[in-house]
Amino acid sequence: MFNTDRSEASRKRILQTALGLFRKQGFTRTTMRDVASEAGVSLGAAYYYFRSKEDIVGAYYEYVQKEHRLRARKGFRSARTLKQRLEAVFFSKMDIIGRDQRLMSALFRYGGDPDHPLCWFGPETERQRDLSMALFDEALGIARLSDEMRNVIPILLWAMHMGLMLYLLFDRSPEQCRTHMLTKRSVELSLFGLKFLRVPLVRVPVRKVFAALKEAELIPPASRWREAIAQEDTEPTGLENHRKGRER
Amino acid sequence: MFNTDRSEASRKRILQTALGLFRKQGFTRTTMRDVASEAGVSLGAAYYYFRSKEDIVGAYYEYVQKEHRLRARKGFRSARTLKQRLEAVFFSKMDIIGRDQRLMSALFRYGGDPDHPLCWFGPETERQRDLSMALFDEALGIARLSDEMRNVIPILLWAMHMGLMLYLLFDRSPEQCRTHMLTKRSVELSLFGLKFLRVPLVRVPVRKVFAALKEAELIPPASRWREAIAQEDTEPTGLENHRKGRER
DNA sequence: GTCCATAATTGAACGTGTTCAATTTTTTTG
DNA sequence: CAAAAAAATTGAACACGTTCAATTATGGAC
Repeated sequence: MFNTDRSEASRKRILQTALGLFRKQGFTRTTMRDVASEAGVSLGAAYYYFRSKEDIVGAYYEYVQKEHRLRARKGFRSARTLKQRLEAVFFSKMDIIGRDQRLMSALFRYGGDPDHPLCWFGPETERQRDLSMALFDEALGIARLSDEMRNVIPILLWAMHMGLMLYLLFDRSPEQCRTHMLTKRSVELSLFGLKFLRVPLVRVPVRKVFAALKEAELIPPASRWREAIAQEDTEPTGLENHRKGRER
Repeated sequence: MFNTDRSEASRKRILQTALGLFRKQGFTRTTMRDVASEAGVSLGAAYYYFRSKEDIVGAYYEYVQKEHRLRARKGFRSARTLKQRLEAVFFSKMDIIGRDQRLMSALFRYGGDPDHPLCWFGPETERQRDLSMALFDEALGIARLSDEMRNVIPILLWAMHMGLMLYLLFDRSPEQCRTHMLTKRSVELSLFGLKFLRVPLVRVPVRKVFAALKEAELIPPASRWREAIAQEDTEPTGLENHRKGRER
């Protein structure tokens, strides 16, 4: 299955056609029949390559994640300061999804439904989350932080980036300049916060917050996301979510 | 329209039947045909009273909001400390929605879609948000706060409560004890935070955060939510979102 | 080349949310 | 009360996501 080049070409063609239509006229207004006919295949063919309409958006997000890793690391290489590293990781993401608000909002649709495969916090998206969190860990680079902080702050940065994506979704300003501004401020405040952590008086409540987050199991183990990205860096994978699983 | 008692009874019956089914078998698995037949009306009748399937969940959330106002205020009356007031406003909400995870997840579905009527941050849900924020302002009661803080902290508490609701959505622990614990911690930390605000060293970064939030227009004007709840307290309203509007 | 297994493709059919013209019931008017 | 207007109700029809049994193409074995 998915052996031949022709097959791979079909999949790509359907994917690109779909993403183009989603971008142009939105996720809801685009029908699978539209996608199939514009891609020059039958309706059934689209469902041969993608489990569902949303699965196409899932494939898009996989691309986003991979692209983010590439661009952020490129930024890391030329960055000389922590600020530049943080800017690299935040702005590269915004650059990738900047013009795809309608696509992202399709992704955010079923986020709150624990039973849905594309759920933000569900098991099926765990790997994507891990890879993303690991990238924020890389952004911190060689910053001097205690182990305790080191295992939590990447999660907080990741959460912040989720918030910024949500903000972007609603940002109708030209060139998403509002989101750009808020991202800039967020980086500044993050740096300030990191310095602030050194003040003994501040560490007390911060530890309490961390403890509460851990008690709530909101902080995944660092080992997990470190392994995830290590694995991703060795084997290229690429075609994971293909096989058709029947459940729900 | 919606003049008679019979009409009102039909609406109630359809609503209650639907909510019962949603709770029992989930939002997706319940069809409008199920709802109509179990309520003893035709499919079309259901759509006479509710614009859409989700609109039923919207009606549920209206009830939640009203009930929250009632219960929180009842709690405020017997509360002697700020801590008790905060506990009242947080726990009363959790009590109301505690057993309705599946209903809430339906509500969270289209939250991230700016074009959707039930969008969390869309214009059509603005009033609900305002009423909710105003309730968190009431919870602060006579706490000694500068005007600046007074206009922002209710929003932060509201945001925190949104986060707790999201956490609840995924909480599969018995009696939602995890959410209960996290809520308790959140109240404790909020109180700590409020005291912490008095430390001059702390006010500096807090002001910066507030400034960034305001710049991003994430802080709605206090006048608006104060007016919203004042209006709600004088006229009982009750039947606002009935008429069928055609757009999208 | 022929044959076979498997990949790829098709389109009809189904379930469900939603719409709407038509019909029945209720309320208002004279 | 009768007639007209408004409200309430109906179910057929439509659109779209999805499934699936059937069909066609492809690539390898001989």
